[in-house]
Amino acid sequence: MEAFTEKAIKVIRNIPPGRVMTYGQIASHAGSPRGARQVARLLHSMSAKYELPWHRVINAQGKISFQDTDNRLSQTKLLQNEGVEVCSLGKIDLKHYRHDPGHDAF
DNA sequence: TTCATGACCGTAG
DNA sequence: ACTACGGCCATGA
Repeated sequence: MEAFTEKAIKVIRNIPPGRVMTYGQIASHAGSPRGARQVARLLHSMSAKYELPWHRVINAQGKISFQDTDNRLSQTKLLQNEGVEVCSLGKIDLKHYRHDPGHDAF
């Protein structure tokens, strides 16, 4: 496993409830600004094995990346449960809910 | 090692 | 606003 992957996992686990991060953000903080896809990949792989807050990770457009209706609804539900306002289309206000590790929002 | 793939991102029409 | 294309890089066969 690459160091990048481990860092990405740490960053993801560091996301506080009620906040979200984009793949690109996580990748950037993990050391690879262009490694957004690897973040997605590790989430897909690790979420089932580790306890990662995968639902707090969304794409740069502030929307849920899932294509499967089931998982999409699950993520929406979880986020709403944490106090994040999610539109019917899976739209989220990044300006309001984006978590910045350096800013220490928690 | 090489090839193909992916819960992405940014730019262009 | 939405669709299409190319680039990115770790992972698995």
